[in-house]
Amino acid sequence: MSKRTIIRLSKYKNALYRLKKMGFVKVFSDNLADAVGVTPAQVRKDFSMFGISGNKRGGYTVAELVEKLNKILGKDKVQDVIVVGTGHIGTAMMNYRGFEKENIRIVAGFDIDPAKYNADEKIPVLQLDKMRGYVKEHGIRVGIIAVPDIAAQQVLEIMVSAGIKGILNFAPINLKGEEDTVINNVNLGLELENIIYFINTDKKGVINEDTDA
Amino acid sequence: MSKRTIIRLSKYKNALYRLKKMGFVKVFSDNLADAVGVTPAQVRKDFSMFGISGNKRGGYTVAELVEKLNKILGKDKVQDVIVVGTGHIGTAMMNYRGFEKENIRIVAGFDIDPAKYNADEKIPVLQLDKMRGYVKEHGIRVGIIAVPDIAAQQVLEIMVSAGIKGILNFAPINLKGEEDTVINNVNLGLELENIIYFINTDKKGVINEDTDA
DNA sequence: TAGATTGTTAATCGATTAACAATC
DNA sequence: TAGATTGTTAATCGATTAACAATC
Repeated sequence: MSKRTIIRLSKYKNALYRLKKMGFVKVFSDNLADAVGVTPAQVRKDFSMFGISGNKRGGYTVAELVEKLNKILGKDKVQDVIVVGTGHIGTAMMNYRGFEKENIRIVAGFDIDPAKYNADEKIPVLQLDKMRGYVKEHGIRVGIIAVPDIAAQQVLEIMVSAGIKGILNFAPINLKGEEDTVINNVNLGLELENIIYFINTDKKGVINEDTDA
Repeated sequence: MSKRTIIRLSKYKNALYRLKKMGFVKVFSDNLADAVGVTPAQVRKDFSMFGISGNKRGGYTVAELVEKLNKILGKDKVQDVIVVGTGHIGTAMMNYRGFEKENIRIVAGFDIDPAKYNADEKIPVLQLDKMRGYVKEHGIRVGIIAVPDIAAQQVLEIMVSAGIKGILNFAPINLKGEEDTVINNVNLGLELENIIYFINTDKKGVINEDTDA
């Protein structure tokens, strides 16, 4: 399954929350397509790939659809996540509102700088040395890397050796991992450079991923 | 030109900086392909689309190539950028190292919270009310939105009406703009959700954009 | 020259969209 | 029933890759 498909699934899910709040009980592929900015055919295709079916005449039931999407996206159980590097980006992730309602829980931060340590906060910041043990002990499977590029590959290796399977990397370097590790590199500098290219060129409009970014 | 192509161009440029530092004077499409993780054919195709040519037998001259890429990417002149919303993500962008050497300059932050104002810093944080005037006066063309989702569309409209052409949006909502506005939506929550899907599924490996988000 | 690499064309691959039979 | 919407197949579109003639 491609990343793009999964991103769309997440977007459908987010759109459905909004539609639900607006009182919708049923939706048609048209509604979702409008909300997310794709074609109705795309919506139906995406659903059919995951065996989600609606009613030939009555569309899809919002509540059912949300539940199915959440199941597929693994959002039916809480996912614990650690953050390594508690600079601005790391802290931003630790304080990100909205993770909670998505069943994502940031459980700890790690840093090499002793000045950052604070074991008493709701989300404790611990010594980097402790990361390995913490991950093993708590069975953490997802980590966020928000350290300088120079340290990123090394942090990755510690994470992976401790058992982490999925990594969101903000260090401006393309991390490479083993076959069974999922790495999602997000390079904020590139995203900005990209915009600069497009405003200096005739090509305009929304340049959303891909993003596959 | 697709976003993916431009992102690759930026990656070639970054790789070339590293290769230059390592003493390379010439590179072959093979070297760049390895560095960026694409095929050599992709590299040559990308270059040929922008009229960049090498030597049939001697590859490409690093210094020349860097210069040509920077020209295409609009990095030959300084680009001034403002940030709206000085929470964690906004602050992270204001403090992002490496923008300077990319000729990107964050010139001001804006916030609605008076507690954030600080006109004396190197990068001043000003009242949101002042944003419109500031953008017009300084001819700013690029802005970063790092406000809560509820405020994002409104901030976008002020930005656009003041003359901003390109926007990097971190608010978790798909912003829509006019034909001649470039909007790049980066949704950090979706990126993390994505990883969670893939670690709970057989599909593994690097799931770089698309980037796509 | 012989060998290696570019630049480009054609083939392939994958993702999106159009279209329409099935059916509620 | 008539009309509307799904689910899926086939067509299209775009991007990547293979292959190779040109040539340094």
